[in-house]
Amino acid sequence: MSAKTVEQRLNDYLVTGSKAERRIATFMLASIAELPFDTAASISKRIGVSEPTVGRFCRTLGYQNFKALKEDLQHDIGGGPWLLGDRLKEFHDRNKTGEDEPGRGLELEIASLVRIYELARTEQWARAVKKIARDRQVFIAGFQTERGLAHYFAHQLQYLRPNVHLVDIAGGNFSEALLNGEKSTALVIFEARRYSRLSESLAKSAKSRGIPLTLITDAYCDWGHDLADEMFVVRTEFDMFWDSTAHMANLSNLLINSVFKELGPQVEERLNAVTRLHGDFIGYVGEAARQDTKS
Amino acid sequence: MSAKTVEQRLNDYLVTGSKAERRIATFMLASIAELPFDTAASISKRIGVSEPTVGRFCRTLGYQNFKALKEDLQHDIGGGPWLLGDRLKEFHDRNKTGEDEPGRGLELEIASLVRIYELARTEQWARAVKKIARDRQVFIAGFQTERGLAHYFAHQLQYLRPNVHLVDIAGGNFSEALLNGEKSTALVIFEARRYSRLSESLAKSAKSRGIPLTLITDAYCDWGHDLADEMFVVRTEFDMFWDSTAHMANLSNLLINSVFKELGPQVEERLNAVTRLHGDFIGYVGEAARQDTKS
DNA sequence: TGTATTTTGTAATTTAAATTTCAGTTTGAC
DNA sequence: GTCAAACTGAAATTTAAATTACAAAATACA
Repeated sequence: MSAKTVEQRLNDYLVTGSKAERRIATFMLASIAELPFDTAASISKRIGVSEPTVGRFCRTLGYQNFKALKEDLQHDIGGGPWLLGDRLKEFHDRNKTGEDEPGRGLELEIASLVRIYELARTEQWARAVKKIARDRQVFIAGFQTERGLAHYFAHQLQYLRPNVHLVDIAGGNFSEALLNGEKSTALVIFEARRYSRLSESLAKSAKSRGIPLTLITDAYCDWGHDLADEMFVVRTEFDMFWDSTAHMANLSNLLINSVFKELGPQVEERLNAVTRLHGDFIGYVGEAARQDTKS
Repeated sequence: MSAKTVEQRLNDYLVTGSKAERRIATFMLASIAELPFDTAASISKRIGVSEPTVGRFCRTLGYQNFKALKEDLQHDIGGGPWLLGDRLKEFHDRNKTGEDEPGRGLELEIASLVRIYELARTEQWARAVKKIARDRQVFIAGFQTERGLAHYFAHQLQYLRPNVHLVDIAGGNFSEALLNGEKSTALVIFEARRYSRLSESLAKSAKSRGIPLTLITDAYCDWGHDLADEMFVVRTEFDMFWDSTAHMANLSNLLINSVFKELGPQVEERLNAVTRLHGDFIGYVGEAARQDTKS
């Protein structure tokens, strides 16, 4: 259904449409950013056409109604697909034509990525990066499904700095792991709704010990604000049969990248040392484990 | 009416509010850019509170209802771009003007996602899904950095079907793990350049035993084509200081979703059983670990 | 100009969203 | 532990939004 963006469709009707259609199209284009706050009724009143006409116009554009138009607007990346251009559009089309459709998901994932990159510019991001880069000890935690993500993050961080620990529940009481007497300790937790309670209790015991917490979670975590110093909320709903925490991995890597930048060139030495060490035991394919440092 | 912005008001209730209020506030803050497209009802459903509670909360904040809150949002978001298309554009532009520079990476990541969704429609994807869903035994492997990803994938797959094993190198020779006499065995490997040699040798020994291999890797894997039955290549270069394999997690979840669809509704029973089991041991937060099955 | 076609608005209907009432539950003070 | 106050959800009601049916107006064009 949707080869074109809302904007493009509207443009088509600026010329070819009937009088009322042109009026509606003009108005919508002029205030496209406010459309989500409007209704078919509010628009019709403002520009002096009847409400059904607005509805009909939306249908002419290919939407079921004004609400459907708004939804499309929500995921519309606009004139944006600069570098992916036709590939994305083509994909978008093919799947909106309705055959099978794992396509709404893609739009949602893109929106989530944008959000993550926005987070990376916040003040709290900078704060978290500084801690993760500089604090003497860093503990990483994640339970159930998120354990893999914690492991992934920890492993990469270990290339950049020493004293990175993956928190383990094995002992039954992980808080002891944190009770290491160090003043300068940071804790990072990967957490998602509906999974375990462990995260919350770990967070509590961290707070009681004065250990600052960076929490990576979803939009359903209602205890995070009390306990976390920084809280990064990623999207988890991508039109899949259950929530996906995969974007925590995307955030992770962006975070790792920021930590790298924070540490600066001095980190290279460690990077090489760790790479060599792994190589001794496991057998690398030969090249360095990293690319040339561009940043 | 607006001494404070919506955001500020919400922040006030993150800590002081009641449980439902905190939940609502958390959610609204996390998805403030999508709020205009929501209704009180849609929000209440997603976060598991009743519709009237959302309405009441808006009133507590000083608005007549959710709609009034949205209107205020329209005003105090004011300057900044909030439509997805505009936000993307902002990144693109800022990146061009060159001030600070995390912007190119976003475009690359989006392109990579598009590619992954394209992969999901290929014939080899369907083949891999069928095997992962139906074969008697499934082994998942990943070493070094990719071990976390393998763990992540395996853990989720375990919700959907039995006999999922994370391949462990601990014994020194994992091929024994695969030597289980089963005819119907599948192997999935997460692999990235420059890390370990283990993947290749595991793949070889799988091939010699006639075990089909699904390989998730980067563009630099030169042995995959010979040894893998299906090979999914994800992008790893996102303008970061080293390659990121995070998109393997995105692919993972799409794969899991496909497996779910392949298995059909019959899988629900297992899903609930596993969820309950985890709950018994660890203590879930109460709700089911999954959403309603839409697909 | 007259007629067929398209476009549009009015009023009634249907559908969706928000609100009220009230009863059950939780929370916190004692 | 007990009780009052505050909080929350289910069901019913009200209100707002969108759609339909149909008639009036505008337009195209012979």
